[in-house]
Amino acid sequence: MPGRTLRAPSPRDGETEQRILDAARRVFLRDGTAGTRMQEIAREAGVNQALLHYYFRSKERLSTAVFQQIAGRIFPTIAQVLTGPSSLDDKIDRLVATYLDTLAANPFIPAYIISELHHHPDRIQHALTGVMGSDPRPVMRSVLQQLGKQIDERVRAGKMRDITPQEFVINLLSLCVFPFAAKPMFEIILGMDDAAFKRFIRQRKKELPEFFRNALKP
Amino acid sequence: MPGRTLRAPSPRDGETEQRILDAARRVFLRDGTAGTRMQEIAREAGVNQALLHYYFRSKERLSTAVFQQIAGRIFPTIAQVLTGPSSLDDKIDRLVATYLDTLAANPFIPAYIISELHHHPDRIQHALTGVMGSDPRPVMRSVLQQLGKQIDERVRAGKMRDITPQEFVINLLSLCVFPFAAKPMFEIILGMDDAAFKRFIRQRKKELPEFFRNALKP
DNA sequence: GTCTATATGTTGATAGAC
DNA sequence: GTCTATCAACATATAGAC
Repeated sequence: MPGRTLRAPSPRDGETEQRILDAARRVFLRDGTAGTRMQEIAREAGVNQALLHYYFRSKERLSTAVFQQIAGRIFPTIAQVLTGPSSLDDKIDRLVATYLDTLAANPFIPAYIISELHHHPDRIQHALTGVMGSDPRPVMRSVLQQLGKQIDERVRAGKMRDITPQEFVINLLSLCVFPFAAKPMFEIILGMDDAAFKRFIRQRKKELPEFFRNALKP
Repeated sequence: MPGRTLRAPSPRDGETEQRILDAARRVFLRDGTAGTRMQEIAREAGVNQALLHYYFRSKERLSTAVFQQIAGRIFPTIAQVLTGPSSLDDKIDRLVATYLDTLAANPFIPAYIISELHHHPDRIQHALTGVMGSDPRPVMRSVLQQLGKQIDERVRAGKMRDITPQEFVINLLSLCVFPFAAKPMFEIILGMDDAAFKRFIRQRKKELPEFFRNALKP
């Protein structure tokens, strides 16, 4: 085991720290940053509350680490899919598939991130910088520029109506993410139960790309 | 002044209570339910903290009153617009116009409601019942049924592709509401500042109805 | 590294004077 | 109705034993 030094009572290296981080992610996602209690994370992790501070020093740092982890998994996906060499149609398909799958598996993420965004607007900046290793804004600018070029080609070929790359992204993300963010509302005003919502999402994976493409037809 | 009894030191009837409620709405919208401090509401209202309890008994009741007030202004709009006698096209226009105007004036509402929905899923039910005077679910069922009929007509006339009334509502609301919910994110990943976002919304009021209608063309 | 015990600061809520 | 003063409960964080 390279890089491993002899130490006393730990079962496996970094295991406890990871257990705490996992528990923290579950609790922060469920209860929100302000609503989360350190004691609840300790309980969920099966350890003592003092251990949380031993590893993460403060609630502030722990919640930052959790947000960084979650944002680091979600946001790069957008950039990766939109940057790749595939066709515009293919990018739509893949963005829809990826997002609906991810969010179906983690339905609390949208509400959590939206809430975080409003109360700690600076955290995205930090999180993205941490994930990408540098200022994310020029990267995103280049992503949008590439996307814009691809859109322009199709527009000039008469196959698509004109739309800014910004609107393209906003509309596509809105249609993917909002149903999860507003799930409890739709369950009431549209009379869906949990099973109906699952069916709705499964159906949506097939239909949404076509709906979106159709919206962009000339 | 009918119904008014003689009382001592109050400037005007209900004025203080209203001031507190207004302050509470601003603070709850800004800081979220869990993040709000009663002291902060008192400060914002220019009164003492004890007065909040005198009028509303507890933070729980005050936050419920605020949510009820906000939900009571937002949700009935959907039902009203979708139920009216106007054409489907007209309903799309009006829903987009109403929502974008309302949310542009109150950009914190989406994130607040989404957060509330997840941490107090029962409150919508209560709020809507309070607003409409009875169980909102049969009302919404009837709204959807009417909308479905209107959609069916256009589908049979070959002017529109088939879509369930539920998807119709979800897609339209997603495109209207999500940009506000995720505004801080878009400002970073799309390089928008506040002014650019305002322009984007003004533009969207013109373009979104057409985008949505186009998506539904056969 | 992990625990128990405790210090320190907030926060919602009440008592009681005016 | 409105205020000041204060309580009791809770939450974050630290000290120190093992």
